[in-house]
Amino acid sequence: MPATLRDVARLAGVSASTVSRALSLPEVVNATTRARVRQAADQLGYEPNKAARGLITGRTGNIGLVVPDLANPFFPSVMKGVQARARSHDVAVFLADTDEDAMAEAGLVRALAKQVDGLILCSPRATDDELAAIAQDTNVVLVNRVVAGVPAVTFDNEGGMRQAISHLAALGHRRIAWVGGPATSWSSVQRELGLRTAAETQGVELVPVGQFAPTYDGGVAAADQAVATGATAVVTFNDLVAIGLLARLHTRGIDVPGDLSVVGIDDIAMAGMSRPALTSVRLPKQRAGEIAVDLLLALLDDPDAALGPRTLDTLQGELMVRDSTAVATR
Amino acid sequence: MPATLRDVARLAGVSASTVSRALSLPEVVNATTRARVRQAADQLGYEPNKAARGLITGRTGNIGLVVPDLANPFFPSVMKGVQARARSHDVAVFLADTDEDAMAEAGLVRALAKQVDGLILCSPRATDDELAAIAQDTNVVLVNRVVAGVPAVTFDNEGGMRQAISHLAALGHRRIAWVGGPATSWSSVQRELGLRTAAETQGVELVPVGQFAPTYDGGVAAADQAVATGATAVVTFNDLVAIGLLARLHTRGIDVPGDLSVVGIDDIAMAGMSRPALTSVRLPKQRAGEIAVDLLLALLDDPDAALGPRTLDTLQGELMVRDSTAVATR
DNA sequence: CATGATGTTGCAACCGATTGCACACTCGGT
DNA sequence: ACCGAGTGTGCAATCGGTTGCAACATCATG
Repeated sequence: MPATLRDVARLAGVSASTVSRALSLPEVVNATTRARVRQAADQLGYEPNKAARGLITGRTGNIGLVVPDLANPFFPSVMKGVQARARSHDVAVFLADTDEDAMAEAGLVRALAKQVDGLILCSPRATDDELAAIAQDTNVVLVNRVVAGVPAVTFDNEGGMRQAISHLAALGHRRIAWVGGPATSWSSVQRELGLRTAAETQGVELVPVGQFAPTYDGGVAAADQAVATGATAVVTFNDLVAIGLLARLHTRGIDVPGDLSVVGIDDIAMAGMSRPALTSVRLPKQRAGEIAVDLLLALLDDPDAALGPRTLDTLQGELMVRDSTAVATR
Repeated sequence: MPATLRDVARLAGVSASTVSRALSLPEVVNATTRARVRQAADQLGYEPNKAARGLITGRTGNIGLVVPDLANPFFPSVMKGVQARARSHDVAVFLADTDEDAMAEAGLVRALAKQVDGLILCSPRATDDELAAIAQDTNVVLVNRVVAGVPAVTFDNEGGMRQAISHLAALGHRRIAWVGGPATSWSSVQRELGLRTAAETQGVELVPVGQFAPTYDGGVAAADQAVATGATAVVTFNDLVAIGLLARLHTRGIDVPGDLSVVGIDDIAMAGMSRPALTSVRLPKQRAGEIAVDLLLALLDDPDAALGPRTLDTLQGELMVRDSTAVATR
């Protein structure tokens, strides 16, 4: 039903090849024919068939985006950035949600890989080796994960954690609990590392209370253990966990920030809406999505660019102080 | 790099056509050759190129999903359903976020339409006429919107609103404010209609307080006007608005549910996490996504099915009573 | 006026699949 | 021994584009 290259050619009275060139390499065809072709093209509302073009050029004009869980607001934010940037480059986005399942992730990546020019893997659950293998024969950009040799955009976990610790230390907290994320989460490891060094230099004590699901329920589950540490402040793997923790503390009658200060990470929209409003490290999520697209597109244009220095972009976080942190009372 | 049909053919010592048939019409090729082909195929890890197949069959095996705003948790929920169902049918999903912009929506729909077998339009902002026009030459399934002649899955707004009103009426509320959504929102209109008739039959008064953005900020903006109506309860267009409203009420020192009861719609995850936890009408969002895919796939198999009776699926909502509603004190 | 450089266009092959049609072969019946 | 039906396979066209190469026209130059 939609107009094809040949339809345009017929209407313009030229050959298909001329139409193709008039549209993609304008300088090589005579000005008057070019005009005639252009006019015929938009008279017919012609738009090239991406699949057909992709068949011969090897470029589909599509990219894939893989996220672990759409229910975590962190990912929609990144997606929004990806969407926006992709659209402005006239690139379409395939989406896949792996449901936090490493197996499903592998399958989806394989399935998607053949249909796209490149993949953006957001907080992937796969191992470093698996990711390196994928990056071998597919163009890949990682978000929130670092694997040697693979371009990535990440957040400055160390800097963010330092801000959090400094803030708490300044409020007089000396013993701070850390509610970690899943063991397979790269960023959880990074954040704990960042906290450790920050705590050390600031002279405060860091008490890890284990690993929890990166969800509201994970936070609920972690609350009691966090309290039991005797710490006067808690830093959680992400905001969702912090909000779950807040809820459990509330039902237990523990006042935040009176009895306990809580700091989240991510600064999802919900952080500003919780009660008390959550102090959190804002991560430029949308920006990360945009940069990931830029990186990927650059990689496509020049496959060797993967080795360049600009292939690891680290975005700074910013502590948003709200109402869940206050001076230590103990 | 990946193996092609001809690679398999060469390895199996047959022609390309035989390979194609062996894989898609197994019964038509001799059992022994079929086995040989199969073995060659998975020795090479062969998987057909969807684009090439689509070129000739006219079916891409991809569907498109268009949503107004990824930042509203309602949509990721629907997407999750779409994802899951699409994956189980071996269909890939293109995603587009229109940013609540009707113009962008039109453009994205047009761009996507040519790359997919069909489109799922979630709470589209376009007019009925525009949607009907799109459905004319594209396979379309609507979610949360009804347009004559276009298959759709919707929520039973009337039933949901009746439950909300009954609940509030039973608590003694006689004057209930309604915070509407955007004027272009079909579901806002439906919900107001549902509230109207429910209010009438229950003998309570409904006071509309205007139209607001379907966001947290919209709720913040609506709060004061809602209070000014003198109503003892408020129903909002969706949960995000309700939560914004809750926040503003809190800063004004108005107690919920003591001074004012609040009911949201959607029952996003956040509803259970707010303080007070929000009474809300649960809509089976994920289920809606799944059904939309089923509807679309059925439509593809039989284009005439669009006219059948099973093309309008209405999902029931369920009132989740939490802590934001209580007996009227005035 | 022959020559070559330059600019513009068309032909035809190709990307990786699917499919209508024709051909080859087997086998049972006469 | 021959014919017809029935199976199984291959040839070649096709989908909608792109691109190397050749053909042609034009024009300035020697």
